Amino acid sequence: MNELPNSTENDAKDPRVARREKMRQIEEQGLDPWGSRFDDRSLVSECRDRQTEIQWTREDGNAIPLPDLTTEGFDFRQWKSDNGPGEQTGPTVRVAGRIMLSRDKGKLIFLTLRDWTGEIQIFIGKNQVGDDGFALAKLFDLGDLVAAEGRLGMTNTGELTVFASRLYFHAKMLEPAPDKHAGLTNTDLRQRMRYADLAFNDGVIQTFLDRTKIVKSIRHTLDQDGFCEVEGPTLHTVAGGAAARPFATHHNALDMPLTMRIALELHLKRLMVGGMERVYEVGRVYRNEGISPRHNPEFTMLECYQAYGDYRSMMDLTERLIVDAIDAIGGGYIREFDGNTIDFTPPFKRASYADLFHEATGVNPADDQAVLDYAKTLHITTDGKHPDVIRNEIFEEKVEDTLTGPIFVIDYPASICPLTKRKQDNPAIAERFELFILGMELANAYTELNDPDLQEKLFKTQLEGLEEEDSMAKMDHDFVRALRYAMPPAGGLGLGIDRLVMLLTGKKSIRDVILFPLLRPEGSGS
RNA sequence: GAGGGUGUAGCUCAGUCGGUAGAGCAACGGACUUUUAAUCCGUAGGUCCAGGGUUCGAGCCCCUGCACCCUCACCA
Repeated sequence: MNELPNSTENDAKDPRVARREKMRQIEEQGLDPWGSRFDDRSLVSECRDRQTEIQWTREDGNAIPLPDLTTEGFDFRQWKSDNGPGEQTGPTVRVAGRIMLSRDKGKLIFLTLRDWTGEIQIFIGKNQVGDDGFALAKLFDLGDLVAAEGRLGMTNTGELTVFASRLYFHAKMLEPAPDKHAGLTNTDLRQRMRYADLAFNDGVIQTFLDRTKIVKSIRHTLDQDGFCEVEGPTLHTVAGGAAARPFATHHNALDMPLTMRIALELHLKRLMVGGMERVYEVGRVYRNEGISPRHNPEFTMLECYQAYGDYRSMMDLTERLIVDAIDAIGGGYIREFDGNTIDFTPPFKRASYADLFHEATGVNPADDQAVLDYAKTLHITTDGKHPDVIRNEIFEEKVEDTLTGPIFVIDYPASICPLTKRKQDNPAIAERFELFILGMELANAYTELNDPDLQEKLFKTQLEGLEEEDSMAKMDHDFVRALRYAMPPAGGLGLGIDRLVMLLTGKKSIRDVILFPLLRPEGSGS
């Protein structure tokens, strides 16, 4: 009977094969399918800014502005005949980008072209670009990088359009395009192939550009305040400054075990001893802990230290950092996150740890026995634990999740804060705050402990009920020696950049604000 | 680490009671010079995540493994 489809026929219908075949045909036309330098380029955003320059120039030489073509029921063709023969005149632009959509009408093709500032329509008419240009346009596929030169104008339906007079080819996409409407929704593929996620999914690139703006704004705010940015080491011999398990690594030539840093704190404080009175670092830290929508093994922290300040100075600074960051990306101080409304209008609320504890539990946090009894009702194991540890477990369970915020929780039990200065009139309380938003701990700051003898003692005293690796109090002899060279009284702040970006961009997963989150290797299943 | 969910065409997803594998988009051929996820006619495209089992027969049921997602734990 009929011939079964042979393999070459099947190949011709494989999108990958078809794309390579078109690449070959582009070469046959004497063009390089991998493009070259493209000068005097207009960004899409610049084209949008220039649409006011489009006019209707009549044959008598008079130019009149275009009406609002988007008005419902407006007939542009009728308007043209009413206003006398003429033509649209607009600036000539050269736009380059990726083909997102294509509407082929035979001798007329509409492209939707995207660059990193937005999308714009390209009108390609056979008579306008010539036979060669049109033959090239017929070899375009979704996802290809192309460029067009032409006049900016409006179509009959009022869409801003580049009416191409010349086409360029910049790079062939050899892989099949994702669904042109849904994009790439498979979360695994989106993270694994972030390039495709950025290129084809709406808003992804904007989120990461916003992230950049937020980080820039934070640097700007601190720089304006006289802080100086530094870079501490990421390879530590002792991973201190936070309660977390580190990654272990090894230096071959020195045959020396090393750990990746879990915090920036101890080196920045060394710099304050040295006289760098306001320092900060925006840097990656690495914690060998579980992975969740709010946890990635490597994440970005801001830590900054201000000599002669205290935790109250840090509260004001924190507020300013966040408010400035919001201003940088726009959208106002009232923001939505996962169905919740957060009001970032300063000043943020402030409440003491003890008051919040009492409010939520009805228990006086200073009454150790009452706290112990209450812990038992929550089935928290209490054996061998320091009362402050128990208190804090209750706080985490009963209070933290309820903190919509933004709210500064201030004045923590001292024994869970081994790097913090105690209140002068009450050594059981540490001068520390944490900023909570929707139950998330966004920032952590304190009046820095600068008493070397007390610091050494706190390093030595492991909290009962805590494994050493769970404790912030890991002995760092050199750090204690540094304090003996005298560190000024100071305020210090740590702020989780990824979580701030999540809150400000409305992303529920930290993996949506980290370009390349940690993944298992591809194909590890087979 | 524990529990739950998902895995089917390049992409997004259906698939009934266990009985020959489906759609839209993308691709390929054709029509169309102001379209808007263009439309219309036609064609092709499958290791149903992997391995094992039950069955006359498995995309579907059972077991094991892998990956991702969600919740919890650890943590920020």
